[in-house]
Amino acid sequence: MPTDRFAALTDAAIAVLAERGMRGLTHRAVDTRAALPQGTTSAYFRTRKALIEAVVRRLADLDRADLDEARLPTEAGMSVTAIEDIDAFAAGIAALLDRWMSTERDRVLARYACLLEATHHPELRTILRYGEASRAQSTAMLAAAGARHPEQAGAHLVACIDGLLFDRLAGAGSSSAPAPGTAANRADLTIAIATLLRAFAGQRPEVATSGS
Amino acid sequence: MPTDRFAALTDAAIAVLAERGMRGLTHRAVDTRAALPQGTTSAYFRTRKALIEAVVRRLADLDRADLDEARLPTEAGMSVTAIEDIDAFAAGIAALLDRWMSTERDRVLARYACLLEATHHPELRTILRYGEASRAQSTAMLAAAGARHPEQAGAHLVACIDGLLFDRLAGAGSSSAPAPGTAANRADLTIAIATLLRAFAGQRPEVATSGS
DNA sequence: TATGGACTTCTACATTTGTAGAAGGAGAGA
DNA sequence: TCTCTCCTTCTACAAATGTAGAAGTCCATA
Repeated sequence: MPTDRFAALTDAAIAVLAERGMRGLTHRAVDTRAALPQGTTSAYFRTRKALIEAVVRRLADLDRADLDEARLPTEAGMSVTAIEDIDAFAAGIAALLDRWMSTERDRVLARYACLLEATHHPELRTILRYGEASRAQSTAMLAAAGARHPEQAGAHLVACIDGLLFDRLAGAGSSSAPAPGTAANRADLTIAIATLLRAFAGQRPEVATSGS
Repeated sequence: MPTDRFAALTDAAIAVLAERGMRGLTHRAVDTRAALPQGTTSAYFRTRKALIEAVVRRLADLDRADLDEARLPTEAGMSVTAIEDIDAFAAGIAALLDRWMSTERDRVLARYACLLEATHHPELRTILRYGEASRAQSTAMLAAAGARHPEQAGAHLVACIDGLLFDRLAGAGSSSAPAPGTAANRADLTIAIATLLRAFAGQRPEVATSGS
């Protein structure tokens, strides 16, 4: 079974996506990147669409695996109501983010490229399952912490944490924040995330319930 | 002077970028989108690189104009230390974000596409000035509010707010959050942003309450 | 050993794309 | 009126790309 061939090509495609963007994702570029004979990618993924869909599926799987593995703090009887637990929890998320923006940089950049692509290609929306999974975790955690509107706060929290990731990978933070993969980065992220956790989990002061 | 022609082409390029992504950004696609004769874009921007650079410059200008105009709350003698001021301030930012994700959707999607592109094309990094400008504003505001580390908190705050924007435009929020352009969306954003402002200004609510 | 089938590699080819330059046109100044 | 110059439009063309199918290779089973 050529399942390893599929995996190699899909991983190469993710790398190409990160290095050259959607525009650089061609059958031949993937062949080259995978160090396989020209034509291989074209044989395994007859159309470019098929290739992209495989990438999206792979990314969703990898993300889900990471999230499943990372939810240990809540499982381990840790409660987000205690100060030290919040900090530990924040450090855990920070470590994951730091890994995503250093070791797994390609993967995350590829995911952003696919997210943007999904904007005008609805059939790729499966990639949004990542967002939904992390949101569910976040909501459950905030509910356990006694947040008043865990559903809403969970969504906000995930969006903000993702914002920290994007900022450091592609935004202004990429030139000003501590370098990914360093303890300084993890420390900085931990501070930000702890602040977020306390804010969204805590009994925040009264807040306007209507917009303009 | 064909300066209006340049503008029309650049705007068309932004629309193409939003609708078809970096991959769809070709000279001919811009011609079509601008309803101008084929070859026009190629005549005005001899290379594709020149076209993208024009887009990046335009985006940076538009963003800066928006930010300059939007900073009125701080200028108007508003202080972020008072509850009602925080809510008003949050509503102001929420209104801007809501406009960005509805009326100005194309622009923002194009910006994200360019940000991703800048990841592997350093000469496009000028687009990061947007991030720097908003961060400076944010830092100044938090400093005025008495935050302990306004520089750091300002960076975190901007990253989070941008995360809310990205989430609703391209992330999971695009299918679950209130629709852009509605009062419900502005209200939801206001709640999130007010929470963030309070948290990063150092007025994070104590989290002492335990259990339910 | 021969054969069938799957996997792999190579080649072909119509389109699309980037880029350059030629052709066309309109207005200012001699 | 002629001409020069600038802007506009059209055309050409090499390179890259998506996609299909042919040719080649390997291995298990009859």
